[in-house]
Amino acid sequence: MRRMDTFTAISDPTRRQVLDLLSRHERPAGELGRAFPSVSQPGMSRHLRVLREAGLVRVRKQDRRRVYSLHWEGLAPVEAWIAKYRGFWEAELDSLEAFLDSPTKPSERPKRPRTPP
Amino acid sequence: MRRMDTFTAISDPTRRQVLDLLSRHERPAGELGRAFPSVSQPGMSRHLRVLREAGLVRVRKQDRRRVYSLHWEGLAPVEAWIAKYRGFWEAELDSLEAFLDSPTKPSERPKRPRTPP
DNA sequence: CACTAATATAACGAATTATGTATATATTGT
DNA sequence: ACAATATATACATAATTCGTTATATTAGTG
Repeated sequence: MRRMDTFTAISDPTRRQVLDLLSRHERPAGELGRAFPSVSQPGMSRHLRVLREAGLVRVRKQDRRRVYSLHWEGLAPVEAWIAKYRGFWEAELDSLEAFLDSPTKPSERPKRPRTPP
Repeated sequence: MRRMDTFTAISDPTRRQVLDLLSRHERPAGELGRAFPSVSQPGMSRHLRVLREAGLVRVRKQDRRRVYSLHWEGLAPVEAWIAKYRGFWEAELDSLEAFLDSPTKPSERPKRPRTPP
């Protein structure tokens, strides 16, 4: 199988949930599998492989368990891409705040209500 | 074709680039198509449909053009999901700063170098 | 209305991805 | 060495996705 890029890796809801679980604390593969009863054991193993190859998780052997942990650095491409759009949110938040600040005409409302010096 | 969710919609590199183009300013479909010579006209039209159905772009008819514009609100699911991981970045930035602050062993360096009271 | 330009949809094949069953590998305990 | 547990891989197959060619739709223009 060809190596999957980060964006495709996180396009699957199960894999995103796995990452969410791992963001709390590391877990062995079996425990992750049990958290998704609708997914077979080999199915989960494959999801984990995808996440592994995309650099989103790390594995560590502990006796006969494979303990998976989040490797958040692997999300860097997504973070970098979406960061370009964060400005839109901020702009919108600003205008939302401005709106909430201005239930009336600007001339009718004090500059900073209930904020004593 | 089944309606594609946001994460799947942005899993395609061409579609991400289309969004990047639209983040600068709106453009008619044809112009977007010409920006990707490796994609046929119907191919681009389909990408645009996916983006449209995922709520990532909006269309407006202007004479015989279809002018596409970014609808950044459609990125909210991605933004919300990845926001949960932003803490990891911040934590790491903190430790990176701490590391850059500490070129020597902690015991060898003052608590707050060059910060007079 | 015929003609053209711009874009969308249909139909289809190739490539990729998803998922289950069966099997293999590895590690630990007896 | 053998059995048991935990996990991975192989293989087959179904479902999605992507891209192409051909065709339809929609809106202006003469």
